[in-house]
Amino acid sequence: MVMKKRLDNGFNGFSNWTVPRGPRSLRKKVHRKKDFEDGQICAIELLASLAGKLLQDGESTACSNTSDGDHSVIGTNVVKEERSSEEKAFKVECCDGGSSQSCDLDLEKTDQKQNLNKLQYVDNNTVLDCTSVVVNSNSSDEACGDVKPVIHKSEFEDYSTKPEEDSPDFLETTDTGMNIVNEEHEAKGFGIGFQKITDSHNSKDLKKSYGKLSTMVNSSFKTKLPLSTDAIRSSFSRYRNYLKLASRDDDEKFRSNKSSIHSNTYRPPSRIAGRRIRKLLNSKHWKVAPKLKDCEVARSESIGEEARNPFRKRKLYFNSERYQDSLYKRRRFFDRSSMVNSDGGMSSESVTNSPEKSVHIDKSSLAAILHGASVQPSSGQQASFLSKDAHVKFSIRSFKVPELFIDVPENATVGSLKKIVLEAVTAILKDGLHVGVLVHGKKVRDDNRTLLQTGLTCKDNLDTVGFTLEPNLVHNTTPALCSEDPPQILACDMTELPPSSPVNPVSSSVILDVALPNNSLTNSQNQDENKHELITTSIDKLPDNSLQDCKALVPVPEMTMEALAAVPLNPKSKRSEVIQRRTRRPFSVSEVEALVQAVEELGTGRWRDVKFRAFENADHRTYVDLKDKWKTLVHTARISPQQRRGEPVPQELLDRVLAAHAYWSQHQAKQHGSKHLQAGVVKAIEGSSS
DNA sequence: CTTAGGG
DNA sequence: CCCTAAG
Repeated sequence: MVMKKRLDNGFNGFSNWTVPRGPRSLRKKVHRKKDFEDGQICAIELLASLAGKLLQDGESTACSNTSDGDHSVIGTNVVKEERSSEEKAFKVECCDGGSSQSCDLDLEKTDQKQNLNKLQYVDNNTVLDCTSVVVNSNSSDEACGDVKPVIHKSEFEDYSTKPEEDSPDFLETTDTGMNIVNEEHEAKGFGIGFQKITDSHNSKDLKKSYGKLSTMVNSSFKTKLPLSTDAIRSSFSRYRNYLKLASRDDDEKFRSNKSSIHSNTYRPPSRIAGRRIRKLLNSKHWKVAPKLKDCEVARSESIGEEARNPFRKRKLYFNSERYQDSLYKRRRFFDRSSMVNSDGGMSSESVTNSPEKSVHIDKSSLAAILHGASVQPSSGQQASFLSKDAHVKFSIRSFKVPELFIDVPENATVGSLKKIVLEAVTAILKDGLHVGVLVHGKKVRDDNRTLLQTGLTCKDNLDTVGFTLEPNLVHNTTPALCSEDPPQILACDMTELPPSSPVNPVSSSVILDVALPNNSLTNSQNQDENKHELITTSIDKLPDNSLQDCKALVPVPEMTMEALAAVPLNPKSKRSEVIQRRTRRPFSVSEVEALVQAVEELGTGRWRDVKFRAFENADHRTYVDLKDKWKTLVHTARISPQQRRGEPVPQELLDRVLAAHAYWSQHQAKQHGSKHLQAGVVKAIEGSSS
């Protein structure tokens, strides 16, 4: 219980401070005492012991500077309240946190080389995790310290340099309680540098006084936070190669892979240990990365449809899904973007799955015409802003390649298509790009306006700012331009374009003018007050580096903690690009058939069983999906055929649905599986349908 | 993790 | 489909 106490202390401190809280669903878990305690404690013990060993080993090496900062001291204090052997371990970690980066690296090396042997009871993964933990801790702590400005960058670099770090995904707790996620994996996967900083919950107070308190908080976290992410990272990196190879197929396939891989590769020596760690991971997330939702911490590409189950997600990543997922999400992102520009006929949903669709081949359009460029803050957080005093920093994560409308004959070769596309892209670049700035979806024209005047200060609408890349075909920057300019879509950072946005411009060029102002493509929600006072101007210069590649740029690595802190988080806005919902996959008649069949046999209260029975191999259908489908089926069956939409379901099936539904409603779906019951259902069904 | 429901 | 509350 000592541990518990300690935890409590830590948490209390935390809560007083910033109470990052995860989605309720997640939070809920945290409160499950049993799980919580067990997981935490066990994991902590494990960590503690590991940490202890690491300390011993590393003491002589890099970690000697255990207490160089306030934070470390504080951390120690916090720990002091406890009096168990674990205490030391914790201290260690805290101390580690205080150590310098170089320390991190050294430590890691050391660990891998030396400690590995000593910690035999843990498998390599675990060891790595620990190591990573240390590293992360450092980062976190540094954040606490005064090195902020550099920290982020440093981390970035560190990770990049690590040979194995392919897709580190780490969370950070900053002084202000912000969480940052860097998604290099994504970047690498695409060959694009990509850095993501997710939000921040900044609270001035905190900001000012992140000192001990924050430190303390961090300290308490240390043990938890890093592990999860690092664990992932390490394990992922380990199998990265393999994963990559195995992650090309479609969802189902790779899911399968992941499963198998997971079971084979990432498995701590002892199951129990694994479980503990897992639990730890989970709970950890709740606390450390609270606000996953809001902060989109791991969310970006990491948390997808399984966001609700962090661990699961992790698992996926361990097994390569991460990579895959990134691609997938990115694809979706693009698709959605293009949707906005498209002349219609494209719905995000329909496009979602095919990356190729990013390039529109519109037969009706003129050949290879570049309609416009659009920039989208990828993953919502594309533009991260930092405002420190008079400075506002914009971090443009990437620019979306302007949508291209290409007209090619059906018999054109892929090669020719590529060429055309290349030419189109090249043309854009060659002609020069013009950067547009949008605030609240409205183009800002007045170049002389200051950011302050424009409202682009930290607490103002940074999250409503968007940049667009416009082909400089039409040179100018005149006001009129707005309407003439090739379309620019901008995607304001945080929000995503409403899928079903009313905007339905025939030509993209019109989109902006018409659509944005009124129904924002992006931040409609935020438009509220400032709508009327939008200012326009254009900035001709953006971080060039970012513009160069149309593909996606990755500029501004310099996010600092402060930046984060400064970044106002608009609770309302959702950086959806990353959060995208799963692609819609209408049930086919055969699927419905299978579902009906299964429900007839199992009843309506055993979706998991139904899943296994009828959709065992359809990983994209979760039991929740099935349940939902059933729900809709019942509804569908009750409404008139005229009101039904989508692929028509045979009336026969609908009848069965109603019958089964009625039957199981009556029987409360109690003990089932018995044949007679099943027979009863069938019988009842038959009766009803005839 | 599953269920059950609301959105 | 998503999100949550509840087992």
